[in-house]
Amino acid sequence: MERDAESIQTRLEELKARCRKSGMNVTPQRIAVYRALLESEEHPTPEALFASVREGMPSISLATIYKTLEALQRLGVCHEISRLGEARRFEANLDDHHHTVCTRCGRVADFDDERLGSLSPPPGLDGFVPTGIHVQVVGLCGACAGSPDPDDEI
Amino acid sequence: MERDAESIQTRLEELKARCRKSGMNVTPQRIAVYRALLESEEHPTPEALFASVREGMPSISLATIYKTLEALQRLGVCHEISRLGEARRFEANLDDHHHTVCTRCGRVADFDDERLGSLSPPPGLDGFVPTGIHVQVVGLCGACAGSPDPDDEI
DNA sequence: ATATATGCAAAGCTTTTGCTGAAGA
DNA sequence: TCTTCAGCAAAAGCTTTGCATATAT
Repeated sequence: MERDAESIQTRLEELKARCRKSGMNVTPQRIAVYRALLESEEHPTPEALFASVREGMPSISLATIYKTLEALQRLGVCHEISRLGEARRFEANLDDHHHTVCTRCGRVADFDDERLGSLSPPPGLDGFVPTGIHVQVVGLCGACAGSPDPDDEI
Repeated sequence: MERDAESIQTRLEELKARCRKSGMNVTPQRIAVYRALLESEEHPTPEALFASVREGMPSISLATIYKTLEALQRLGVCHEISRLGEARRFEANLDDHHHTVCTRCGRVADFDDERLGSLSPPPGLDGFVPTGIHVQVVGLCGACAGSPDPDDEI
């Protein structure tokens, strides 16, 4: 996502700082995975990161990729893009509508909003032909917002 | 999603009609899974549907749930809510932005749009405390829009 | 030194597949 | 009857976990 070497360097320093602040080690693997993520335009999968990091570090394992991605998320320097909670979910409501997703309990609820309902695809998508728009409002559901327990972000 | 018996009945008739039109059998399992989906407010997972359908049909198998969900999607009476393509994907760009998702090849790309960028959470979410909004524009990417091959929808 | 992390292999899940008997049209 | 489907069990992913060794601080 960051093209130029300079800003990548800045991000890597940030990673190191956060590791130190959290009492986590700065390891070549963490640097390499984060760099690969920074350099990619592809929103890579764990497998793709594995392939790319392995080029410069043939000894790295897939398990380390998974553990490192978890660590990077804990450090707040990357995140997984939407899976709408943990599991696959289905619905029979095919009308245009949107979803709220609780980042703590995973509950998904429908909502409608006239502003969102009438959203049209943005222009300038570089050849992309839109067929629909889904909006996800993430946050805490009523039940979870009312109770303690600190661990969020999808 | 449909509360009253009447509209559920209508939907079930619609299912039967579509099965016949597609040369697919109308089976008790398909009826039961679709009914469970219609009656649920939970955006159920395959496992949850299995549990719920099994109450009235103890012999049903999990494999049938999966096959039936696939069939129902093919028939256009239900869909899976967003997994943003097939696989888990990560990114290091934590700035507010949104994604396009190609329903054919699964490619995910970023986009920004001032209208969407400034979206505020809708009111009236019944106690839900929003922390962010993600917009997914689904459709065909430039490459896929240019080529043949008929099988879409995420 | 001491705590933390890596790599490997094994285990755990979820999802898919092949096959045979059963059921729908 | 003839095709399609359900159920079972096995296979095939993908992800996590346990543990011994190696590394960071």
